[in-house]
Amino acid sequence: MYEALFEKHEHRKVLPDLEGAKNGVVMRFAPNPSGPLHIGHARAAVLNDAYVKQYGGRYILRIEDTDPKRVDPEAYEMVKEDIAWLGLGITETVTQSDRLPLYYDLCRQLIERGGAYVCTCNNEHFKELKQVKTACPCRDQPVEKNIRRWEQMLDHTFKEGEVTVRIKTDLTHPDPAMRDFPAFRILDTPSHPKVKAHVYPLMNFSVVADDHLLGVTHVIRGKDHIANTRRQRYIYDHFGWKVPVYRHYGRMGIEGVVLSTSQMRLGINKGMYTGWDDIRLGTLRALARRGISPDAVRKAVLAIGIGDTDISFSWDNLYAENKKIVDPVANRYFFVPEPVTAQIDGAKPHTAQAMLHPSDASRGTRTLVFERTVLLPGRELTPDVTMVRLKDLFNVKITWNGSIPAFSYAGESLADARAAKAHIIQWLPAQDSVDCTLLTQQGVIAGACEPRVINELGNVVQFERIGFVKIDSVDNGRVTAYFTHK
RNA sequence: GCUGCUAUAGUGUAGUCCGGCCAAUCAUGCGGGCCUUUCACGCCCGCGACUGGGGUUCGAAUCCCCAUAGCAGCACCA
Repeated sequence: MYEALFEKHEHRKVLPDLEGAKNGVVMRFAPNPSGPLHIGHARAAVLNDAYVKQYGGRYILRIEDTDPKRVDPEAYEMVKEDIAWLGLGITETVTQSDRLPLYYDLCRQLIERGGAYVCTCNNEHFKELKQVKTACPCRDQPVEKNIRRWEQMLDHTFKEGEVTVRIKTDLTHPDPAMRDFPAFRILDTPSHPKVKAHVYPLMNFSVVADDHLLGVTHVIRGKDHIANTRRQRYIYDHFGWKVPVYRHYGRMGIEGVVLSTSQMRLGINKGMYTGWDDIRLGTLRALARRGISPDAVRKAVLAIGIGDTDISFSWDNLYAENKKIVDPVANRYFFVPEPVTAQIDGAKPHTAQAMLHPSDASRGTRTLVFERTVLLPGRELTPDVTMVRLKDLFNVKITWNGSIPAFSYAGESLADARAAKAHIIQWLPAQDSVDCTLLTQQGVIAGACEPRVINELGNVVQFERIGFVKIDSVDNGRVTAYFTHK
């Protein structure tokens, strides 16, 4: 009784149930190896992964490389790296270019069953016939002739563009997209980087063949595949195979970035981007480089779920997830952007102890030794600022002579600084700092940071009052960091 | 043009199947406050939505119809 009441208002954090999944599932992630994975891929990859983990079962990585025009040989490796980064529970991997004989065999079977025919009609002509729901002459030719033509495809008697295997569907189907769609083609060029072939299955055929052969029970993919799902049903029906359960989620746009692999590649080639991990791109490796945790990506994507509404992915939501992960672990350091040198009059040498993490004293402190001269953030020293507190050090009075500031010691009292509403700002000892370049999506910020940051190579840290950053590289004592988020 | 899918706050999401408990959930964002030697974290308060119009009904975010908008497909891509 009470449970029922609670249930009502307790919003569920889990994905909706999948039909027929009680006894486990077999699912797949099926990227095309044309480049590294991006956020869009992560949605499919993580959603399927989450269901496999929820119900138990197998999770197949299937590399769909049946179009040599869209294969980047380097992508095979990149995809695997990206999947490892995401932490998917892949249980087995298949590559479609290894499986061409399987598809050929099934195609022959389908022709024998009368479910497909080998069409030599001109493509434009076929299109016209399709629009007016009319069969082309090849459609009704005897099975023997189709088999002969199929063999001629395989032995390369036919050349590229001369012939195509079509699935018999329903020519009167109201949706022209359903009518006798193609299943195999010949491609003479380019050659496939992994296999010698000239007859290639089209996606709708190889997908059905593999989903069936691999025992896939549930498919979650974008709604751009809705039409394909319907087309694929014809193939299942011809073979008498059991159809998996499908879910199609809506289209996802991402503010501010291009997700098209071909466009990213173009930009890289033009020199607009530094590479696939350019921090302005939406690839997983770009996110990784910026200090986004795979778990944050996973949570953000799961929060979106499998709704079929078109959505726009917001960075804010991803950053919020990432911050929850990163804030408790990131050590704090001072980074002074666009530093100006300030000599503090009247101050004796001090040694500042700043906490590595404000809510975890056990991590200890960093030591910053003040002698006489410090580096301060230039942009914050405007003539209306007459007092600041150097964090963990002391107060500083600023006297302006026109636009020239003079700095003098103004006591240790934190209460004074509070009373004066002075900002508590980060600083660095002039004699003990390292150059640090901070790269943001908006541009480059030159500055300096604590020498100890060098030891954080590869980690996400927080530059106090700036935001979280990933320490990307250290070169000759110079630090390069990437801005993650506030 | 043809076919189909969708429509809840700035963003994401719950609720829609089985109409009343929804003057609509949660997160994020934004505004304000508290805490704090960071403009981080944490805590508190607030802002903000059922695309429009008809209909059915005692009662509609939920069912029906129309409109509008967005998206997808109609490839020898996936």
